[in-house]
Amino acid sequence: MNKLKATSFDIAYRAGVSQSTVSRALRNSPQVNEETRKRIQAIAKELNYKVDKNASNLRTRHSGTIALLLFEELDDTESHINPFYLSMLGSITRTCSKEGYDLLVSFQQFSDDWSADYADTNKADGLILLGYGDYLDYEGKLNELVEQGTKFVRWGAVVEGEPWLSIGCDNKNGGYLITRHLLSLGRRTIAFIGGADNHSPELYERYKGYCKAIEEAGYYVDLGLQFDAVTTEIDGAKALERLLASEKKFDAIVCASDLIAIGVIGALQEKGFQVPEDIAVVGFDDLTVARYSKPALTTVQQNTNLAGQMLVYNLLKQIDEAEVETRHIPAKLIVRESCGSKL
Amino acid sequence: MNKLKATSFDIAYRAGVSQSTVSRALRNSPQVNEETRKRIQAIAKELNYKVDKNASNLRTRHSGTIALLLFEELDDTESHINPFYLSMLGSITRTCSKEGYDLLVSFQQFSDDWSADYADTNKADGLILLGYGDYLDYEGKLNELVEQGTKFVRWGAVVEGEPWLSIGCDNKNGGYLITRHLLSLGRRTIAFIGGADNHSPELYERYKGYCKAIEEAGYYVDLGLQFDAVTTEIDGAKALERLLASEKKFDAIVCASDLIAIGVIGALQEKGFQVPEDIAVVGFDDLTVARYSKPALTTVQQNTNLAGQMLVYNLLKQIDEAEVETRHIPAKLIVRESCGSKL
DNA sequence: CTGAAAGCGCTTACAG
DNA sequence: CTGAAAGCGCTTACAG
Repeated sequence: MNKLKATSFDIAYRAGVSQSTVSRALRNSPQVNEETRKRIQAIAKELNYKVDKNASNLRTRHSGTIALLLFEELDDTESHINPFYLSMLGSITRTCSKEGYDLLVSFQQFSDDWSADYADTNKADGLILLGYGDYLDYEGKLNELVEQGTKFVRWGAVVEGEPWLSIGCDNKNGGYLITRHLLSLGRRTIAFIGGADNHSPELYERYKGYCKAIEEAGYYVDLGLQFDAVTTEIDGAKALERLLASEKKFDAIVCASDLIAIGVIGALQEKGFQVPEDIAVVGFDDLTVARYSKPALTTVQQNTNLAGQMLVYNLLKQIDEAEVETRHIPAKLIVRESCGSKL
Repeated sequence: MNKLKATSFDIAYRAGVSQSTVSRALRNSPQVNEETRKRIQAIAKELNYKVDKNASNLRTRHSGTIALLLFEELDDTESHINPFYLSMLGSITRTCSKEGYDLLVSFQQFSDDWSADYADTNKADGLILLGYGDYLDYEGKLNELVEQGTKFVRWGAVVEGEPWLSIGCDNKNGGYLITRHLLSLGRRTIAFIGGADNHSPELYERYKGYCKAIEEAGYYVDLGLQFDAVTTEIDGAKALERLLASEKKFDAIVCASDLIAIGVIGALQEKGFQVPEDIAVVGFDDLTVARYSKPALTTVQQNTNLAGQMLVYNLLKQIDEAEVETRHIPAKLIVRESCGSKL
């Protein structure tokens, strides 16, 4: 059953035409006779012939393929990928296939020398970058990509004046909306758990929105109520310990992500606090678990479907050297139970 | 910044050797002088030279790439992929990269003519197949793949005598374990929600395990207590309606998947039933949500990490024409709240 | 240890 | 509308 694959020469021989004509016919070139084309295509089908992509890609100098690089901070095999990126993957994959592109997926340890292998080796025409560890390190790598002329688009905070294309949620507005919601519910001393500096620009933006809402309501932002955490349950729980140890008073917590919020709620409940009665807790991302957590999480939704599409379309524009623009995805407040709305 | 990419000829020119020698040096051929090799590699690095994969793949006749095809039944863009497959994706991706293979990911509508494009066009050396609609239709496509000599491995029920390689969980044992657990808790009239015929062999196996446990305990299996459902929340809720409408008595439900169980529990609670006090409900898969659902789901865990590895390793063996064997992943009972253990 | 040469299977000017 | 030919950038016998 391991018969050799047919080539365009085989088709040409059977059709009694030249190999060039076969190539044209198969690509539906308008300059080939209707009848001839049909005959050739019929023979191709019969022989189960498919154009060899390696050969055509080599010739045309592009691959019709996009590479998706997912960065993970964790060093180990068991690590779970952030479900947020996973849900984006769905829409990226679908958009690619709609546009006739194939998608290579790869997880990268942040420490890897990932430069741009897929692009450099001509396996992919461009890259989509999701996730990263410390932004300040990451920036350097991004600059290398730009220098090498690699086409790419990344998901993350949209910063003015960057020499690359970023697509991101309107994080600041999201942080603003959800904090304002808490304020409207009568909460007055609101803590923030999540990084709030340039090491994690997305979370920082959310923090800025939080600050804006508080100031707008006529209060002062207490810097002592912000505690760093990366986006994991464990880090959320740890940050809560520090919040508690600080002996500050607070009646609500804005968490910079759902994962953090879930860790915080678990730790809070363990200590005997009622959420949201004693402390309201809200998240960011609207992961699937937000709906199922107990209490169900009030959070900010980022439209991952739209996000995936924009990443792909903008990358393709870039590949085609077309106009491209840095863009925000809207942030949408999703009210459930953990904020205390139903109290 | 759009300088042409360097080729092996450029390197050869600078190193003062032939292009063949460059090619050998870069592939660490032992038959090239140590010093020459180092010099060549240094120049290659300096020029940021990377071997063109299209050219080398064309020459060597293999791509170092595997394609993962994820089948979806739903026809629409918004559809969520079964999270079970998503978690498998993580381990597949990691295993591939550990083995030096790239991974193409693609969602396929079941109706597509997916035959084996990736393999036929030489973009991939083999395929991994996850998910499917109706197994009986699917079988035909699998046979086509075999006929065309395409290398592939699939996740699913392991059936004796199939002409292809399947890796699957020990579904029957899983169904057995969880039903026996319910029995040991004193539940006597246990319904089963999920397909129980050859259209969905995996669920059918789980049903067989359920039957075995019941019979082993000395009871009769009531065929009227089995209700079809595909693996979605909605279908679970609908099947529950039918169960209720049948006016049969029951004190527990074995659901063929977590998604079904979550739909069932939601519908049950809506009607005023207490889970697990009135009715115990258990699932299968151990999705992330199983931990967060309310009550937390007792279920059967399939080791997706191991599953992904086995899929990749077995496919690679097949590509290398090595011995390969159909294999089961063990099923593990995970006891949480929904079975009523803690009552 | 090294080089000249063939060839992997296409696409696409060029000429007719 | 069609064909002969060049060439994409490699790898690998073959010869030395």
